[in-house]
Amino acid sequence: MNIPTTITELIQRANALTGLTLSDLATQQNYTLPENFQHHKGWVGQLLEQVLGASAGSKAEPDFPNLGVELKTIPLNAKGKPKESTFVCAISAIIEPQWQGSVVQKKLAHVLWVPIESESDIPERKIHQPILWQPTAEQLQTLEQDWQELTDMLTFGEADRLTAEYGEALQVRPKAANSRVVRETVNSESEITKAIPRGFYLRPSFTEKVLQTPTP
Amino acid sequence: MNIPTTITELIQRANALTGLTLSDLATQQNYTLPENFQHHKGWVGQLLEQVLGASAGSKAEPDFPNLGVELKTIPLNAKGKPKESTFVCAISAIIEPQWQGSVVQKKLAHVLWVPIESESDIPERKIHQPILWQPTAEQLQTLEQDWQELTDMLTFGEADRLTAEYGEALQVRPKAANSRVVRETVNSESEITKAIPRGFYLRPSFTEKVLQTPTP
DNA sequence: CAGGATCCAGACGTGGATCCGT
DNA sequence: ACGGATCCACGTCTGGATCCTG
Repeated sequence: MNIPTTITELIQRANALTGLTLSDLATQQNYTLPENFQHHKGWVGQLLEQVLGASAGSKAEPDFPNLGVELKTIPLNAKGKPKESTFVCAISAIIEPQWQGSVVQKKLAHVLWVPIESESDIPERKIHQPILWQPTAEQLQTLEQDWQELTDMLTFGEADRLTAEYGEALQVRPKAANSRVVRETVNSESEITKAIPRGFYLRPSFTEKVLQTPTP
Repeated sequence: MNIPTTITELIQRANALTGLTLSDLATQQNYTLPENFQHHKGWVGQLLEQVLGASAGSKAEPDFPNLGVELKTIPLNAKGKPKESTFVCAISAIIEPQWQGSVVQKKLAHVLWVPIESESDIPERKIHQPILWQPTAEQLQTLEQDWQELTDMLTFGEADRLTAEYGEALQVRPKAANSRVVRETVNSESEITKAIPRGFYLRPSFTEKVLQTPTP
């Protein structure tokens, strides 16, 4: 699929998916449905990238670079609410100095959310109405406040105490192939230490509100 | 092949290769001889890693970590002299402060050289007598002096002027998939710029002398 | 002939996320 | 339910070097 050239085109393509099943999309894209979703965790996300014409695999750029829009699939439980947290980005060894311009701020500035039924792993799960979102003033404030708190802990040598329990909307959790993976980091004493790679995630309670945010 | 546990064992294994052909070794290791050596440039080196039990592919470590020995194959022309320069290591974005402890110093501290006839690409090319080498005082001085000169140019903003022409024994040359590859580097003004990745290489005139260094 | 350009294999990192035990 | 652990795809990087023009 070629890339969408305007926001309008992107919205139209996304809306056209509403009600379709993963099976429909897989057939359309000539994708093979994996037998086992325990492996292939990113399969749905990559399918949707194809379907919508996102430039898959590119780094340090939004999924739709020309539009400045990020694509996120979001799994829904039987009640239509987010089933899982949403990975935002990895936390690099170099701590960013401020919210403005940070990777989290940029990633979440403009997001196309595609909700997908995920109560079971059957291929007939349906796509719900996608929503193109920009954070409200209130949401922005929450995100910035969380980001600042978490970043402060990373900066001021409290990285070890920083568990997933901190943050109202944004949290920090492991992000690696497994718990044996380590990477070098620089702590507040400028010493080089080893730590497990982590990332920023959005809590389901936050994305639930996102899905209810009226389109501006 | 399991790893050699002593220097003596390594020397014995290496000496046992003298006079054998690449074809012999490929058969022994169940390696397929590539049809075309223009591609598969590293094939011979990797074959020898297998043959001698080097821990292939490991990073930031000697090929024989327990022995602190590095393995290098070296191509010989019809006159029995080195046909090519020898790649030592990549130059990272962070310039090392001093010779002692530098990657070049560590890589060249103890090397097992395996000379291989390379006038043509036929599989019957023979292995010559390997030599386990440690730099002589004179060689060390040359290497350190070159390293210091080249490193100074990298440090003091003369990286652009640093061509392969500098250095008596050690030189700096491109090291990348192709000339379009760029990476971010920090120059002397702490500005971020793009430059082609480069590496340290030993000139053939130096390795020729190495092959003549008497074993201590 | 040698400086600049290039090629492959395999490890590693990043972006796509969900799994799963307490 | 949720915090910590984990899985795949794929692009990039690194280590093995030699190729190839002027």
